[in-house]
Amino acid sequence: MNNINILVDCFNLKYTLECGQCFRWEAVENKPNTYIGVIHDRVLKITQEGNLLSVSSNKEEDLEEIVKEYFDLNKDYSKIEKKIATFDKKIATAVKNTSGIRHLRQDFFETLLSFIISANNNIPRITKSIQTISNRYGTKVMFEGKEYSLFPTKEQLKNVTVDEYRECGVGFRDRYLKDTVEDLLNNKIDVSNVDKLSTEELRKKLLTLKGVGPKVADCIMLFSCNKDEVFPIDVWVERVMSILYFKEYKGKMTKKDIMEYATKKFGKYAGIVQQHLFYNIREGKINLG
DNA sequence: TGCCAGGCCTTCC
DNA sequence: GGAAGGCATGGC
Repeated sequence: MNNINILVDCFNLKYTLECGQCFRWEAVENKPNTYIGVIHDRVLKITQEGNLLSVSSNKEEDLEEIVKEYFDLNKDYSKIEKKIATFDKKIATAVKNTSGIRHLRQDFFETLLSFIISANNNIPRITKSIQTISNRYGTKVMFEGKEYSLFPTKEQLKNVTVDEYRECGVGFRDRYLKDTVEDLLNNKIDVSNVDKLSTEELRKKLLTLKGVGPKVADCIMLFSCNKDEVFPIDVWVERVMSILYFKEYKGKMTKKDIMEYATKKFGKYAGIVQQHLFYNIREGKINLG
């Protein structure tokens, strides 16, 4: 067993893991602020007590480095939150409510498939489908006497059929997964290079994949590529934005209207604002008035 | 029973 | 280019 401690600032483990950006973490029963999750090539167990993270894993190699990158710990979120809070009182309240959300840097392939599955779906079922796919096709690892499954690689999914995806509970998204995995096996997108592309270049590439529209593309960029300026608009964000800023439109504004408003108002931190708004509205922290 | 869910694809105009 | 309809499935 390998244990490390990491000091953190402006970080809330619960908010970060439960705000809807990731699907493979589980709260440990009877242990407050403790979660077990599978990322990249290993299992992590993390506890937060104040500003201290205690991390254990089945794998020692590069543990601290991987945790710091995954949770984006080298970025000054305290500064970003202060900046965001100056946009207006509504945003200041939202950020105060959910301070410490960080944008994860998740595995690109896993995030891509996860958010294809997320389309017109709900979080419990998304979680279940991803778990089933991992259990069926991913590499098994042991941690604390229990077996876990890594998310499968594209090679491990090479021969999975449309019907087999359907059996994992993904519904009509089965063929999207099949097509997208095939495209990646043919190197339609160079996964090792995605971070180096500009937001526009990457979005354009993502939109060529089946099952990836504007919203899914933005989520992938926000939750695995650190593109903090994108502003994914789902039904929740559409709802909260219309309540906060478009009341007089009475539902007649389009997603394009919201997008233009948000990118202009929130600039390079639009994605971080978006995540606070999403979590606030979903958890009932914003008064729907 | 009917509606909703971190939307996208296809068809039609 | 934009609007409308279809789509699997489980929870409420």
